[in-house]
Amino acid sequence: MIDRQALRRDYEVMQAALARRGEAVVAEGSAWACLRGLDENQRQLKSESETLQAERNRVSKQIGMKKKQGEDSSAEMAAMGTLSGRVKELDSLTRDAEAAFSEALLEIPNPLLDSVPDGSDEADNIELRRWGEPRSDEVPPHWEIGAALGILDFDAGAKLAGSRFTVLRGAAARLERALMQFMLDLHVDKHGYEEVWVPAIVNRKTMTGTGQLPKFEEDLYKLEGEDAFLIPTAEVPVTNLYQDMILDADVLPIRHCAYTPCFRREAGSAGRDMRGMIRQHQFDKIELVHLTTPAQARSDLDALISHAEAVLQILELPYRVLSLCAGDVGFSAQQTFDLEVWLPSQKQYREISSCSTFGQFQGRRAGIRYRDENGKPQPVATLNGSGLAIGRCLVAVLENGYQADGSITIPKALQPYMGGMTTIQPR
RNA sequence: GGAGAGAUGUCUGAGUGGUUUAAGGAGCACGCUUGGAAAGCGUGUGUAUGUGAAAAUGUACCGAGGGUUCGAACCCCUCUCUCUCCGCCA
Repeated sequence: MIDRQALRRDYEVMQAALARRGEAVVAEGSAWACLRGLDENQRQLKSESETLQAERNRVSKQIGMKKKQGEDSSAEMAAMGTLSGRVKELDSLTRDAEAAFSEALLEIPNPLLDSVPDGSDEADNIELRRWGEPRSDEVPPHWEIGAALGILDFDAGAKLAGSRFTVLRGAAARLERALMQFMLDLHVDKHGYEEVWVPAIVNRKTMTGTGQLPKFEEDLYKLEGEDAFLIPTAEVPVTNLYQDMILDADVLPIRHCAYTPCFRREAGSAGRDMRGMIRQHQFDKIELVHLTTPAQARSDLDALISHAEAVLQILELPYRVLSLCAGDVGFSAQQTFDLEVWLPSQKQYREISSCSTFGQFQGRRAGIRYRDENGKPQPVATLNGSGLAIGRCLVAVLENGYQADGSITIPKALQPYMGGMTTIQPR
């Protein structure tokens, strides 16, 4: 959520930053275009309404005092009857105006940082650096590797639940678990994160706090008969742990890592990545979440990215780092850097982590604040990133560890978590 | 799922229609006192938003949302959450 004061103070600057996401964001009829008028309207009504309320409060108090002393107050009460009617009328108008304003406000994406490169889609993303030597020999896609080894069962997933679900067997199931354990241990023991375990179902307010709602309800699984949703990422429950709280500055930065399953309807991506387990309705992910001060957000972002990169480096999986362009940065983020892992079967890099900084956008929205040097409450800055997506990481391990005989070499760091197993052999 | 009890400020806790501007206590901050400390005493201590250069000051907020009333923390309705007991259950 953007700052209401800033809306009045820096209107043009904000508009320019928003327009970089695409002209539609600021076009006529957009929430942004209506916002200033709604703000003006709301404040005017409120000011009027408050004047009347002050009058009502004053007279009511007088009536109370007269009654106590046994004096007659019927004249005041009669006059108050009409005043009170007007107060109610105006109050209801004010509430509607307030609702209209906040509704529009929640539709406005986060203005981008200047350092976000221009561009309209993923073709315009900027590659910053590469790590590792990508193998260039022919490797079959992971669904063929997994089927041959008898460890990935897409038919079973489809039978049980539908398309975009997979059943893992044997070594793959264990590999999924090993990756989760390995990543959590790394972030907790080496990177200093506090591990949390959180609900995978959250309510509407929580979904709104991080920005998934109200705009993207069609991407979420909603529970029937309840105003609750399956989380699309641990970012939602973990960030919202501090919803409506004022934190002491000395507890910042807060750094959490969490394992959760993630659920996405993939409504807008019909036909993309239909084979294999790159794009699933349910997948596991380790998420990293930072809450910090706006001043420290930049250095926190660098740390966050390095923590995600460490996972890939230790697993010896080649990757590259991208700076997402203006058109590709998500609704709530100010700036996003993607980590893409090398998939030899596709001979391309594919997203495995997305690290974003949100400024005070989520802090304001979710009511997460800290006390600054003057003791004034200020929205915290939030950041988060995958560290990493487990399913995609499993795919990367299968393909990058693939040997000509059909077996898989397990990265050294994972072997202890695999009960000492060094390779996955055909059954 | 059933029955009951609750939800008040940083905490505790009073308040069942009108000087409540939310008592009292604790905590915290500052000051006085002291050789220093404790105790004691005094003052202050929320959030949001509006007006204002500031000092100030208006309004809202007693779980949430409605309603009754000239006036609601208090009465009525709906909902949420917590606790206790019963039932069911990993």
